[in-house]
Amino acid sequence: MFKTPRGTVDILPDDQPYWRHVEAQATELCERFGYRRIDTPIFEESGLFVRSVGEATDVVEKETYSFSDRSGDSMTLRPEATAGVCRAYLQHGMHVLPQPVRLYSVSAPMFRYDRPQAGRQRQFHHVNVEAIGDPDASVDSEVVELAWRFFAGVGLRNLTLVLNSIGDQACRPGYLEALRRYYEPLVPGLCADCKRRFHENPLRLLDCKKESCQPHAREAPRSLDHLCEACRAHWDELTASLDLVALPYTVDHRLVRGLDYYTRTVFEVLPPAEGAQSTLGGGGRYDGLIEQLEGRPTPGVGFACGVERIILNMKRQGVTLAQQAPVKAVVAYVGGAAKGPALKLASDLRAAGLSVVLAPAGKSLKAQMRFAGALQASYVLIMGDDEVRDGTVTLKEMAGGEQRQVPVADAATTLEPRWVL
RNA sequence: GUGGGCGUGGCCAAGUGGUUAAGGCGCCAGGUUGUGGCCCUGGAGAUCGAGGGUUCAAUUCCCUUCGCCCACCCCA
Repeated sequence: MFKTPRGTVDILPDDQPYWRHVEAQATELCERFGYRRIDTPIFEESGLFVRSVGEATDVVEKETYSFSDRSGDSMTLRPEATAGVCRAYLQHGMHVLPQPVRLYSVSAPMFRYDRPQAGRQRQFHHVNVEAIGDPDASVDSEVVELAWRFFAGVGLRNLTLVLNSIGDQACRPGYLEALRRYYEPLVPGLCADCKRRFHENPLRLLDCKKESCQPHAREAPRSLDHLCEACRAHWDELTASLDLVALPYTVDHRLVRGLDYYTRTVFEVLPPAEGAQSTLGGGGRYDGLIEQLEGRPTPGVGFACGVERIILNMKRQGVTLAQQAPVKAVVAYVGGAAKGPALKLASDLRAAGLSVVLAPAGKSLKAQMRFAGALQASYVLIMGDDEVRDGTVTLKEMAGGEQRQVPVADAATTLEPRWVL
């Protein structure tokens, strides 16, 4: 039997209310903040991600779904949204629009070839926002605020917002150097992963979860202490702005992010239960990215969060949502002569705006009633020989049990004032 | 890629080295003529993940494999 591929899931009807809620919330909020919806392809030329996300990152190095298409071009299922949105910004000349260009996506499928576990799948979905074309810290502040409001809006509580600045091209090299100098003598005492990190990506030394490495990370040089003047000013304005709008952020000097393109601002939102896969969403500024993609130097800042993780946490926090409303009426019928009229009646009622289902064929009336009961239909309309002969239909209200005959032509209008209930 | 746990009908789930592998939910049908929800009765549905081995005999023991879950790595 065929099954969903590893790391993928079916989003079944019972779960759809969560998705709809998250999507509706995201859409409303983004548009309230002046963002406009964009959808980009779920696959792009492989080079786009190599150039943007970074060749040496895990995401690109070992997690991409890549394939050559029939013409031999290398394509990659997108592992994140920013690269594609920036590509679209360039491709469509959005630099002529008023800057920054604010764009959002909702439930955009992403793909990473990871080993699945709680809150981690190979196909997952992002809510994503990007504000491209404005270096000002007020835009960073806006994106952080939008992210924060979004989580509150979907019903999540007790979240943590962590914030940091990792500098830019001017000051990052100096910071990395300081970091290396600090860690060099410590390398022998580090865990195996950190030994590797020391060489591959020293920034990551900071967020090692190992007990033995924690003290080193805590005492490590802080990027905030190594910011150049411009980055410092940007950071100061950002924090001041967040204070103004009363966002309860926590500065975490060990916050770094996994994609190479971030500059200055980085932030994450974490759920209350610390542990694996705790990141609900994250983002930051990427002032060098567009240039990497062969555009004119253009600043940008964005945020992405995982819909699956949001829903996981909504469930953990007991957020409940109403299921899709059951069908209002079932049309049942007895005898072959009634089938046509029943089908016609169901059609007419639907045309009148009522949600209606025709009972399955070949069942006794009893079975059809059970069917209607199982669907939680409010009404059953029964069509039989008598009704066909008289041009009527028997209307039964399931809740109270009372029923009466009404002319078929009046069925819709008879129900209309009541189906609101 | 590394480590750990688990795999019994659609779902949940008991169970034993040996006749027809419990039960619950769900599904289907019936409980007299064209009527639901409760209740009652009956029914369908499992080669006990797969392959191999041990044994007179394995769902139950061993090996392998696949799958799922959890954790690491990394990230959403």
